Amino acid sequence: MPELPEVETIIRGLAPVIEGEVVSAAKVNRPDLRWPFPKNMANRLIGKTIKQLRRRSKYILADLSCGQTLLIHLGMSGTIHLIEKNKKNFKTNTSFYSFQNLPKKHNHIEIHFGNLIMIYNDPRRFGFFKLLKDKESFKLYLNNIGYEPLDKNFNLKYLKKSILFRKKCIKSILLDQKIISGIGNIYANEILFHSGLNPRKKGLKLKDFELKYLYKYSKLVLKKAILKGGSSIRDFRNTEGAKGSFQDNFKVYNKDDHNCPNKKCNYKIKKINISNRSTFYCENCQK
DNA sequence: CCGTTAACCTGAGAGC
DNA sequence: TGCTCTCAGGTTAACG
Repeated sequence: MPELPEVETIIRGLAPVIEGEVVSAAKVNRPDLRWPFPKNMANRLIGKTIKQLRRRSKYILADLSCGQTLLIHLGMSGTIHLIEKNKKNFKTNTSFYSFQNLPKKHNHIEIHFGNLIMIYNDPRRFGFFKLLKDKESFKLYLNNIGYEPLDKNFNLKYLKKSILFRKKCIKSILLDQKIISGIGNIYANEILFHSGLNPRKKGLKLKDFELKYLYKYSKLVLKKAILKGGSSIRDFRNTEGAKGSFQDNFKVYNKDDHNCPNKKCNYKIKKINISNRSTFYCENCQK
């Protein structure tokens, strides 16, 4: 589900609520998601304070008072919900499903902070939890992913260095977290439209000016999406229970057979398949 | 190291 | 209503 702007939205909502709180109880309802949970995870969390909530790429990082870091990836359908004990209503909600219809059978983890309960729900179970003990395990997950477009080290030089020798197409490059991180299928499509780049174009064929567009619009699109609270196509909600609105700014994603948003162009948006992901673009405006 | 493909899961929606 | 099929915001193991 979530790409960088959605994860950022979730963290901005969660941080003020759970930072500084102590885990009073924790419950794990199944042995695994994508991978087995860390051994004795629930017990290892109890008594620890959430010192800080951070984001790296699409990962949520919770720094604990014991020095360890809880790493959460939401996969395709992971959501985090906050409810108050003994109350039916959600205090806050980040939901893939609609507010009322959250299927409880996919509530895999509960972390209690006194009266507040944080629930992790994930129907497809592509998400995962890790407890990072030290710098070594930290590196394992976070050191071999590329810079994200909002990182200060993400610049034209970095783009040239990591794209200009690659034979694979630019859409696959944008989705490759080892090269550039944080971008998923929605934002890859949108960034390529704004940059005027054909998703099938090979990395090594990119001209200087095209890399400049890519640099500019990968930052711009993500920033604007964060500003709009992410994209809500199947009811993604922020922690206030409100939808994001960047879906209203989609130019091409899910717009096949629509007119190209460029008014001077009379082509229709095409849908093609690139490495098993739906890809939307205008063959006239994106060369 | 590079690039491609299949696989991991459940649920919604389309078409018959 | 119900069956089958396709698709979904992500990642990675395996292979050539």
